[in-house]
Amino acid sequence: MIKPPPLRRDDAYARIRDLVVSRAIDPDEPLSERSLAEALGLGRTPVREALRALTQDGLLVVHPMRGTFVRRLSFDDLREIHEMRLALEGLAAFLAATRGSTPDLDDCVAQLRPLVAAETIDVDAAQQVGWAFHDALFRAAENGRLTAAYEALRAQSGLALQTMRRYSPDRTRQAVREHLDIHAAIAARDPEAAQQRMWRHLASAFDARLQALGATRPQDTGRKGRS
Amino acid sequence: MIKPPPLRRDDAYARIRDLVVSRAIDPDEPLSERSLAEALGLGRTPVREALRALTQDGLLVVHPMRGTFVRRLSFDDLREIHEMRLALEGLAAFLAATRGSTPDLDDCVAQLRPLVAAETIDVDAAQQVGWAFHDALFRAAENGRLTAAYEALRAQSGLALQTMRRYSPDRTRQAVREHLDIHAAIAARDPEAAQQRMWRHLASAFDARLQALGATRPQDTGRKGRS
DNA sequence: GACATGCCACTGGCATGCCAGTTGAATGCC
DNA sequence: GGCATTCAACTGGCATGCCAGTGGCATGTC
Repeated sequence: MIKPPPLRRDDAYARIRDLVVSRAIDPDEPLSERSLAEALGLGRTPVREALRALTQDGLLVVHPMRGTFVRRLSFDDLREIHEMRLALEGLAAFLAATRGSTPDLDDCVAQLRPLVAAETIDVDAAQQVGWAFHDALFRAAENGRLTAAYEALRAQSGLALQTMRRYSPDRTRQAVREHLDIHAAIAARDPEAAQQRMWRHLASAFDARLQALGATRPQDTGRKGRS
Repeated sequence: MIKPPPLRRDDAYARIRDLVVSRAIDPDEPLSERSLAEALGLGRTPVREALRALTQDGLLVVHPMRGTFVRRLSFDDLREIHEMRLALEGLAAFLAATRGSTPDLDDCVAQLRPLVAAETIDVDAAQQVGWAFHDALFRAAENGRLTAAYEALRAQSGLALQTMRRYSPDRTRQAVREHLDIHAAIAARDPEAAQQRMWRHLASAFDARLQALGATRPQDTGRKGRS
């Protein structure tokens, strides 16, 4: 077997992506091919291709003849992303349930159970395992396109401020319970139930986020015009 | 308002995409940047970017250091695509049902009804209106990301031979009935029913295709290795 | 001081030249 | 004749130079 040489393009992609999702870049200043190239020690070509890919991934927007900027998510974008998560994670739960549980999923459950039983829940740990659960779910669904779409979506929602927000202990406890319920349906090989529980889980998570947004909510989370 | 100048990149993208989906290109010969550039009367850069975008869209695969080829779909690819359609079209039906029917959808229904009533069904017309129905559905769902994902999927499934296959009159009639059922659920604003009917519709369409594939079915529809 | 004007530094779009790696065919050796 | 070897014609990866369009700032005018 031969090994493909590392591509500068991929390097650029990963590094710029990190810059973007870590909010190290002001959405108001353009990501210039030239300055990025210089900063990363590369030529313009790989940087340019990375920027294109990130644009296609929905992380950047280009204003023709002005520059490329990190995308600002409008409230409508948040709605769209939430709806897409329903589709993708719902299907993942459904498919996983048709195939039954996996060691990965069982692991997550084994970590979740003591958390919900504890008197005061460890919010950070629960959140971490929560992500692991979702990832394991997609692995269990055995659909590469589905997983790829999910990851692209995750990257996008990383642009929204409140994603980083920590849950309240109450909400956390509820989320853990919801995860356990979903897993039960998967282990029981009940696809419809798994999907429905996932939808409910996502809906309550979305509600919690909107509430956390609170007074910050309304319109000007982003620009109004169509891209 | 200013108008953005036409980009050669987009031109190249559209033209190469047409070449690919129209099967004008042998999957065994590489799409060379240089020869395409010459054929299209462009430089390598826009062609290169178009090829990258098509790769990201899943229409092409690159074999490192060997070339870029039109993707061959394995049976597993077909399964993945079918499952994704469940997710996306199911959600579209669900969302459309939360918002109620639209003039577009009503139009389609008005065209479908006489078809199913006729003694001998016009297969081509039914198929045409069928596509229009699905498109109208996504418009009614009002989710740009969802629509984009659907269109990308559609383009991919265009690579599969049997997609072009015409349905039998029986299957056609059934498909039309299924469309009408879905619309009824949407008009009645019953999202769950709309989604479920869509799933059933897609499942039977998939089955019909597999059957049409018949003896051709099994393994070597594509290459085995991971990309 | 306020406003119009023109220039300049910036943006991305694109062509092109060079390089490294792969492949297959022609060639030379046994 | 069969096999190993070399070489030439491809592939994409990347750097870079030039161009057209934009926007903001500095300057000149009233």
